[in-house]
Formats: sequence, structure tokens, C-alpha cells
Amino acid sequence: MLKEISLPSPHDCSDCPIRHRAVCARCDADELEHLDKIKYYRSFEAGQTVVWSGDPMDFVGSVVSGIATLTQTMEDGRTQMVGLLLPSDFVGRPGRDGSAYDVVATTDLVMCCFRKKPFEKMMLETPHIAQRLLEMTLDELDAAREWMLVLGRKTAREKIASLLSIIARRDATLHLRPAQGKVVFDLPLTREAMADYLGLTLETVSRQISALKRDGVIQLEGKRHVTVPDLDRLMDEAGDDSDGGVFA
Amino acid sequence: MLKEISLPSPHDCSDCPIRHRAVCARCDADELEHLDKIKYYRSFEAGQTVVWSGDPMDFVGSVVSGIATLTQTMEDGRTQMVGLLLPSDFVGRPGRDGSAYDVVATTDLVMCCFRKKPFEKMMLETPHIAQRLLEMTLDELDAAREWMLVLGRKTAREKIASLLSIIARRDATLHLRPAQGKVVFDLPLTREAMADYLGLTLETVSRQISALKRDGVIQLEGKRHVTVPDLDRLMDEAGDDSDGGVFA
DNA sequence: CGCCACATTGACCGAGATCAACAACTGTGG
DNA sequence: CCACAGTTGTTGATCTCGGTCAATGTGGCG
Repeated sequence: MLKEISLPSPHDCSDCPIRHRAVCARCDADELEHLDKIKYYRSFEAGQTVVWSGDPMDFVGSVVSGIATLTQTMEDGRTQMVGLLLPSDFVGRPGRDGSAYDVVATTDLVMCCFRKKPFEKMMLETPHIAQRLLEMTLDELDAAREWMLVLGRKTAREKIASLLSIIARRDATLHLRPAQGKVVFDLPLTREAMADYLGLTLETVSRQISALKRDGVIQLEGKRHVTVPDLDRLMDEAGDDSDGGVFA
Repeated sequence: MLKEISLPSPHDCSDCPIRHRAVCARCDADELEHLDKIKYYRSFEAGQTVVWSGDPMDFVGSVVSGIATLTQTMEDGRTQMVGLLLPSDFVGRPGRDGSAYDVVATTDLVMCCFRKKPFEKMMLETPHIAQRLLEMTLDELDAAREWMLVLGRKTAREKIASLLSIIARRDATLHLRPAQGKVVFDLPLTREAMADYLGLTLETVSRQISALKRDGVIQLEGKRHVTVPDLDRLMDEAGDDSDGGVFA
């Protein structure tokens, strides 16, 4: 079944929900106008593949709404998620033809795309864009390294707790609620996607979620709706260095 | 015992061995002269810690020679290496006060350091530096994501083979030898460091290296000197997508 | 209703961790 | 020169966490 996805009418950057966080965050009015000329919107429905690994990619862009994943797959089918793309995150690599990863929409997704060639040209002329992209890339590198610790050294229970606390914290900041005490959110990932993120099997994910529920660390309503009564407790289970947030 | 480390006399960038690969790769003569004013060299001996995680860092810089590691440690002592720094690699994050990781010299090490504040100022004024740093950061992000697949989904044997083939290929390109057929190199890491890199115990590392030796995939002379009779065979064992190098 | 995708739970197994002994090498001091 | 201690690496015995295989549950939609 193909849902009819309404292409969002091109709207002004000034009321863009990711205006202040995306790659264009530092651009002034002139620069936005320039960007406007090379941008277009694309929508994807949940489950659709945005780009296949190895395929040429003639655009780069930002996630406006929804969630996408970056995954790598070995010949025998083992797959590892290597990135979780949330609104304002950047997709694609300037200066490279193809995607190194599969990019898949896990929810309905809207992207603000820039034609690659003009974007690359603009990057050379517009320090504001290159600077912001560098900052975002450094943040992603930090996140990737944090994840390497999760993958390499944490137990299954700690891995699940780590993922939940990341989602909980992101959700809290997104909705401008305090990232402590009680947090409520919906899981944006299937058990299988969580397993691919964590280097586990989906059965282990299921078991550990059940265990955390049994132990009162989380409450579940249905399969996706999660209540965390005490975020500190959850972060404790994640084995994270107590002082949650690294540096500003 | 403290070895006497001779501080290398400040030398001209023009005969710097990493001139064409480091963060200064795209700089012209003027820019190099400017960099020269804020740079200084530091030497470390094998085993010394360059920066502790969380400590303030008043410089950024490039590895000139030797090898350093980036590691994260949990309270209970579990550690995960999150970066392997080879000559020309960049250390430190502009715009951040402290290091998020421990940086440790695993061999004798020489670094070309830039005072942070002036470097940050220069980055804003010198697109060549910001551009090159962006490129290098994107490369590191790709490497980190490649490593996430290794950590999350590969077997112990595949992990060892992956690490060996990475070192072999780097060594081959460094010495401008073809990255195929027979390759010979010295392991720059202890078994424990390899374990920390791969999310294994040092015993498992030792066992798998012995197994690869038994199976003729590698030959060992002493504990560190490795001969790879057939790099393709090794890469096969690593389970890597056959077409070794992703994109250019 | 029955189908299908997603999730849970159980029984069993094996790769890798853990605990422990030992070997090889290096530098130290008598 | 040898005895030694310290570091690094190897190998063996055993245990355990998480993977594998399989049955069962659940909720949405035709």
C-alpha cells in the first residue's frame, strides 16, 4: 500500500522548525536566499529507503521531520546501524559521489535537500555553512565514539538502558522539559532496529526491555510507549559516567 | 627511568613530513608563516599520557611521528579505544575546553601543537584550515562508523583480521608499496591495546592471533613483527566487503 | 474472521570472558 | 655472570552471557 504523501509546499526558511539547529543555522538573510534557490523538499514514508549504499547521490540535505537511520550491511546480511538521524541532522557528504551507507526512513520523513554541486560551490564561498557543518560533524564524531564504548564494552542491559536514556534525553530537550525525574516518550524504532543499533539480536533486546520493566526501571504501555519514572535510575543502569553531559 | 627526549628543534614547515596530509595541507606560504607563529613542538615517550579525559586542553595539534590512542574509560575500569592517531592526524577539538578522551602515546611521539585561542581565531579567518579540518573530520567519522560495524557485528577472528588489515594497508600506503600480495609490518600496539580497540579481552586477542598464525593467514616473528603472505586472504578473513576501498 | 508484521518467552548452545598457570623477554643489582 | 623481578604474551579449564532455534502472543487491517 502506498500512502499518499503530500509534498510540503516550499515554505520560507524563516518559519522552518530546524532553522536554528541545521547546517544553515548561522546563515544570514542573504545566504538563506541563496540556499533557497538550490533547495527542494522531499518526503518519504516509513520504511522507504532514501539512498542505497554505493548509489550515487546528487544531493545533500537536512532532516526536517521524522527519523532516518544510517546502516551498514555485510554480504552475509549482518547489519549495524551507524547513525540515527533526527530533525536538523545532516545527510550526505560534500565532495563524495556515493553514499557509504543505506539511509532508511523509519518514520514518515521530510527532508530539505540541496543540489550537491551548487551546495559544494556555496560551501567554498560561505564560511557560515562550512563552519556549522564542521561543528555538526565534530558532534557526530563524538556521538559515534560514545557509541563505540556502548558497542564494545557494555552489557546487553546497559546497552538498552543507554539507548533509552539517549532517546529520553533527546525527547526531553526537544520538548523543553527538564531531563530528569519522570520522562515519557514513544520509541521511534522497532526491536529489530534497536538490535541493529546495539549490536544485539532482537530477542535479547526484547528480553532486556522486559527485565527493565520487571525491575521497575521503565514502564511500558503497548510496545512503544515508554514511561521512565526516574531518569537518573535509568542512566545509572546505562553505566554512564555519572555527570551525564560531557562538555558544552 | 626517564629517557631523555630531545625536543626537536623547530623546523621549517617546508620539510615537515606531514606537510601535505595534516590540517595545514592546503595552506599557502603566508598561512604557514602565520601558523608558525603559534606553533610549538612537544615530545612524549611511549606510555606517557598526553591529556587526561576531562582535563582542560590549551592546545590542538597534529601527530608528527609516532602513534597515540584515544580511549574512554568507565568507572569500573572497562576501557574502549575510540581512535588511533597516526602521523598527520589531528588532536583536540576547536571550540571546546577539555578533552573528552584520554590521549596516550603508545610509542614515542612528536606533536606539532598550536595554541588553541590563536588557532581558533585563525580558523575563522583562514578557510583553507577549516576546509581541511572538515575533510579530515568527515574521514574520521567514516572510520568510526566502519569501526562500529567491527565492534557490533564481527566475530573475534574477524575483528583481529580487520585490525591487522587496516594496519597492513596503512603501512603499505605509507611506504608507497602496493597494498596487495605480501605485506610486512610491526604491530604498534600491545595485545591489551588491541583488545581495547576491538572490544575483546587480551586473552582472546592472543588466541585469535595464534589461530590466524596456525592457519597460515599471518606469520609471526617475535611478538610484534608480522608477515602477511596474502593481503587478500587476510581481508577475506576480516569479512570486509570484497571491494576494499569504499569511495575516493 | 484470518492474515501478517511485530513482539515475547522458553530451551539449548557456543563464542568469548574469566581465572589461573606458565613462558619469554628486559632491565637491575649483587 | 647469574638470580630476580616486572612486564608482556601464551595457553588451558571452566563458566556465562547472549545467540540461535522455535513456539506462542498481540494488535492492526483487509
